[in-house]
Amino acid sequence: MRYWLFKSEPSTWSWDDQVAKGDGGEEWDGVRNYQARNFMREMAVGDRGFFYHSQKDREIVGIVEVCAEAHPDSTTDDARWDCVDIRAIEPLPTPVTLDQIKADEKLADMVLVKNSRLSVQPVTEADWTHICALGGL
DNA sequence: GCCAACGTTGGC
DNA sequence: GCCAACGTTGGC
Repeated sequence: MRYWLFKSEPSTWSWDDQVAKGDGGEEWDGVRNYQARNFMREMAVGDRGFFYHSQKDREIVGIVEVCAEAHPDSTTDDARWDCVDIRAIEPLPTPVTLDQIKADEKLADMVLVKNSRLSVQPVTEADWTHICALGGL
C-alpha cells in the first residue's frame, strides 16, 4: 500500500464535504496539473491519503482511502485529465498543522514543504506513521 | 490582499 | 525548441 496527500481549499471542498459523501466516496476532480494527475494514475484501490486543508487552515485534518482507481475526470471533456475517487475514513483527533510539519526536522523533506503548490503528492511510510502519531492515531 | 513560485501557453 | 508572458496556487 502507498500513501498520499490530497490538498483542498476548504471553501471549495472541505473535509466535512468529504465525510458527507460517505463510503461511496467522491471524485477528486478538477486537477489540471500533470504531476498531480500522474500520481493519481499510480494509485491503487486501498491506498491511504491525508486530507489537507490549504489556505486559511493549513493543516492535515483526516485520513482518506482511494476507492476507485484513475478514470476520466467527469468535469471536463479533455481526455488528458484523470482522477481517482476517495472516501473519508476518519478524522485526525488532533489536526497536524503546516507549522508543526515545518518545525519537525523528520518531516523537512515532505513534498508539502518543498513544493507547496502540488495538490496531490506522495507521502513516505515513515512520514505517514509519524504524522499519524502527531495527530493522535 | 500581496507576492513568490511554479506551470502552461503560444509566438518566434 | 526556446523563452517571455500569463495565470494560478497557496503561504504569509
